[in-house]
Amino acid sequence: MSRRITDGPPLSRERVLGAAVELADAGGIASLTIRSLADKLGVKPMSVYHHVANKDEILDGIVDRVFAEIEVPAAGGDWRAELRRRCGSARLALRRHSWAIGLLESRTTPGPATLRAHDAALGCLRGAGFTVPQTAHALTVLDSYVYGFAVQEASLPFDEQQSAGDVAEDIMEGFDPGAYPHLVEMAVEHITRPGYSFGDQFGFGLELILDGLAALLGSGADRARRDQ
Amino acid sequence: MSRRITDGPPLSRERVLGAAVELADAGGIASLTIRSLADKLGVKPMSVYHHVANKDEILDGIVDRVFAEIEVPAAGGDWRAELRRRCGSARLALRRHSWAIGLLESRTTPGPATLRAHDAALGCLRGAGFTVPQTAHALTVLDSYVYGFAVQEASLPFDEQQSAGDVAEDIMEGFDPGAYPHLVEMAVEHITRPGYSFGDQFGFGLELILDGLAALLGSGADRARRDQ
DNA sequence: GACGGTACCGTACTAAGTACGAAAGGCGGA
DNA sequence: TCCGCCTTTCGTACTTAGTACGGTACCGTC
Repeated sequence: MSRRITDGPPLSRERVLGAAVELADAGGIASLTIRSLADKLGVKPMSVYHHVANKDEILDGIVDRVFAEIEVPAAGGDWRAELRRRCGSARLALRRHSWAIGLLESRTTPGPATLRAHDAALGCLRGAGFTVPQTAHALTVLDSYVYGFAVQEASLPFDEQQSAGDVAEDIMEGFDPGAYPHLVEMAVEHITRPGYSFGDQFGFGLELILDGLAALLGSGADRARRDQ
Repeated sequence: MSRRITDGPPLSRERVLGAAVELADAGGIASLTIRSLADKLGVKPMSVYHHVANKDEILDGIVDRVFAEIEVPAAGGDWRAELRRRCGSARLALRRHSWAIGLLESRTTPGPATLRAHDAALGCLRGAGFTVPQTAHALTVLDSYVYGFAVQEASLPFDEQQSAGDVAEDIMEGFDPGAYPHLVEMAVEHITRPGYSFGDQFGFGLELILDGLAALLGSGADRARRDQ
């Protein structure tokens, strides 16, 4: 069996993970199989296993790659601006790789990029004057919001601002008309109106949460400064 | 082939979905296979297919069952109390069935319980005086928070308040000590302290968001009343 | 009492993860 | 220079999973 008949650079863990991300992006996480991965790399299936232990390690690896795309906030700057940037880039990364949020649930061994992303966010909050418990609360709220928004964005039945009305009709058909009056109101008066985009809602919630955190900081500024 | 040799009631879509939920709860979504499901039901694999079209329909069905466990808020009561109850029960349902959040990403055809849960929440907000666009924003923030909190709770490396310290050491081993100073601080000074429980953080973020929404309602009460 | 519909099952095909061992080429030491 | 070893790649095959296809038993109806 000749070694490296194929073109391009030799196989490596990095090339394997890169191709895995591209496959998942293109066809969903279900389309990422060892065989499809090997095909994309111009290699036979079992060759992949010399660079990763098993498929779980590939899944851990591509999740960490998504976290590597999140912009790292700076400690010491304007904490609201820094966290806004971090959360915005996280949301975009999770939208680019919508399979990632589904993997988060099953992966429990964070990689270096994941740890770095969390460490930097903690540092930003601590640097802003939040106490350790406040920082824990703050990051939990922010990350919950970002992850949950990504979940909802990923489970939207339509791709982009494509006809939301058609989709609504598809869902409603077969159900008792009038059974969900408030959903109908929302669809008719808001979602199907031109210019509506689910993604536009992200900023609203983010600012609401940042406002709440800022209030926390103001009311406990003295104790926060001592803890810092 | 004799019909219904086995004990118990005959097979049905409801029995199939119920057994599927139990299997997923017990061993994770990966342990839910047609064969394991058939075993649990005391039946051969292909018999299941007389009650559901395919496995995807099973997955859609068990997600809807989880939504059916969410308490429905009443419109007209104290909206904060109603939504607190709804979000709390949603979080508990998602913790009981931690596989559900991973499925949300891939399921795009909501079932009746899902639609009912959303409709009731919308009705509660509209009844409280929020305008249609405000209601959309409010529910998006709340659901994002609940879903995202569930994601984080599901991806905790430890089961319950079991030794978080051991887990932290496992993760850190093999990494440059001092590479993640704020994570270490958080672990040492907060997470590994007795009495810490991630789940306790849920209330903090929920009240923060409800406060933000209440402020929204207060500042635009006149227009809200007109829209109602 | 034959007849068709419903519920269940046996068999088998396809796809995916991966264990096992073989082969091909490079490399260090004698 | 030669030789044996190490790394990388591959061929084969085993196991598990989803499910297509057709068969068979029980039930109610005419």
